[in-house]
Amino acid sequence: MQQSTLKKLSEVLGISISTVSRALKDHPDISENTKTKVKELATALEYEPNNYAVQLRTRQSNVLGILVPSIDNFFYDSFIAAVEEDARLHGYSVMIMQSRDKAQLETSNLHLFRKNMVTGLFAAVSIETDDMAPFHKLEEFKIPVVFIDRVPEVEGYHKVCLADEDAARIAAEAIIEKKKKRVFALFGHPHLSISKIRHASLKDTLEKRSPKTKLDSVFLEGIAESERATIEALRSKPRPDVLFCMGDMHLIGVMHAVHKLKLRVPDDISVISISNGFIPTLYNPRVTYVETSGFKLGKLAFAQMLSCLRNDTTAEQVTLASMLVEGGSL
Amino acid sequence: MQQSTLKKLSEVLGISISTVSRALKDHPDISENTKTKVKELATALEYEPNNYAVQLRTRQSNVLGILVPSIDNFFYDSFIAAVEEDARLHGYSVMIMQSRDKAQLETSNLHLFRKNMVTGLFAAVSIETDDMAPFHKLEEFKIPVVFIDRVPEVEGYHKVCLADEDAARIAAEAIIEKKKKRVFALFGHPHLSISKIRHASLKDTLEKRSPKTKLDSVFLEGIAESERATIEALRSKPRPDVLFCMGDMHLIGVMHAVHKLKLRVPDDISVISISNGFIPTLYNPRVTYVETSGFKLGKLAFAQMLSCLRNDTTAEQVTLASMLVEGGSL
DNA sequence: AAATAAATCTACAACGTTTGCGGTGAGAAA
DNA sequence: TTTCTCACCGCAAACGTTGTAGATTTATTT
Repeated sequence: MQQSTLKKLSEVLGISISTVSRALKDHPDISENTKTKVKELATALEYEPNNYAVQLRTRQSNVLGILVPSIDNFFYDSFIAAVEEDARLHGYSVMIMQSRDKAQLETSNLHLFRKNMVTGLFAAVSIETDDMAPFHKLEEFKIPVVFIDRVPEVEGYHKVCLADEDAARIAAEAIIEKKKKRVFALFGHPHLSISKIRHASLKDTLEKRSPKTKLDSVFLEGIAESERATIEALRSKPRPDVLFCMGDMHLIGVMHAVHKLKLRVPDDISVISISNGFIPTLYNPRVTYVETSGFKLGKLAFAQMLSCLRNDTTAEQVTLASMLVEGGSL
Repeated sequence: MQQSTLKKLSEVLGISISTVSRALKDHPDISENTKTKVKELATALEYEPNNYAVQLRTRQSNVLGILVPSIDNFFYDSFIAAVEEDARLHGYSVMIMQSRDKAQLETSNLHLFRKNMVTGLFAAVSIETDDMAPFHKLEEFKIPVVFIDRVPEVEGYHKVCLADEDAARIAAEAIIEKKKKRVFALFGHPHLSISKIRHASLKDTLEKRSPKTKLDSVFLEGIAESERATIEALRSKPRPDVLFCMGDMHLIGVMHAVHKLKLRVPDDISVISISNGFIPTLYNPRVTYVETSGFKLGKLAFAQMLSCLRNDTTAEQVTLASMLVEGGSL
């Protein structure tokens, strides 16, 4: 089975290759008559432009890159799913890579993206990232980068992120509302701005609106670590009366700890989390959480990318509002 | 910023393009002397072969396609993560698409894969798929297809799947071991061979080894559906004494039902599931499950793909063994 | 009828690679 | 000297597409 090419079509119809090419693109130079003839034959022979030839010629790949720490993660998953959906609708394909939170892998992946001449890139920076040069290199090649979720702290980039400050503030308000006085809070890696922002916001809100509330924060990654830290915290006196989790992994660890110590939620201990929304519903009672939808973020990021690709909009930050979803854990 | 090209290198060194090309590939025709000179300049100028030109010329894309029902799914996630990892190690990139369990989307995605001339394709068929023609078309273009997890029932394809029969048998044996007598079992869409096989195996094993055990099976998809069906089953008399879940989504629904009816696991009711291993650990006690690792499946599938790409091995089926992981739910 | 304008179409050169084949020297064998 | 064998290298033709510039036909004007 052979691919149909412009050449083949042109030979069958006895016209030149360029005419065929233009006819398929509705170029005004071509008469309606030949246009229809060409198009008919094209569908009959299942002509498909050869992507690689097109890309070689036009230097336009129509592939969008996505770089996330890991694919097997609820949040990035739904983000990817959303982008993939919209991308296909707009005639783009998607190329996904994972940095596994290693700066070195991140760099080599960025390299691959460049090599494959992606049209644009969505990226969540890894934990280790502190040098933005590899990203900068992409921009030298006129490849727009839209940072998502974990965005660099410095100015001058397109950023689409969750309203991190809002989310933590909303959680803090819920905590205050329920008159909790001793908060044990788990945050992600201290290197990430997302951790810092959420921490600062939670702290500030509590301090301002409920100065008597005590806040005890830890910065760590992973389920096991969260469990360990929570158990320790829960054994201290006086025991915290509410556990705040910055992400799903923290929540899972926290819930393990709670179960291990045979505490009842919310009678013995309250729990609140920031989450995509899936994990909190697995527990009984469902965990109250501040929603941060990866799916919605994906939609938003794609829109931002489109405007980047069309006109060079100035670097700007877009944030996705979040809302409290009540479970029964607070 | 301009790309370095062979031409540029050749101009700097004053030698021909072909010599540069060959030197970079260690062609025996080229002297060691010029080879080193070329290579040095290449690294200095950060030469990177233009993928699209290479692909146009060689008709080899070095991109592997992955087609799964959905990306945001624990099992396929870890599968993808595994394949991506190995692929990168072998110089391949990965292109991921989701069928969303729609035959029509599946077909159009297959089309895209063909258009992008993927080197090979991993595919889990959608629920709706009954016509294998679109897949066949890929093979006409000499694109090997390795089916994974949800494989077609007919012969003549490369299949890498879980030991579905084994998994259900192991679960059945565990159930018998614990002397459970009334099994309520939830399976996926009846159209999928994976559901049929697991059901048949569970049924047969129970019938053969413990004829007195009663089995009540339902075939459905989704958390809410599972919950509804389970609640209904749990309200019937006599109540089942063990719940078998074919997948994570069933398990989640089942656990919702169990919580809603305020039943204690395993005292009031036992639970066993087939799973990737993540969800079962979220519950307390952890749910006993038969492990089916998407990650391992990915590794296995990639190996199979490699052998497909090298020598045309005959179409064969590879299965991944599974094992019981004890939680406290049985 | 000739000149001009408009409508269609074609030729050709890229894009960056790979590759078959032919060409150049230098030294060895005749 | 001539011929042959090498080791090394360059030419040029692809791959399938697009865009520029020019060629042809047809319609319109003078």
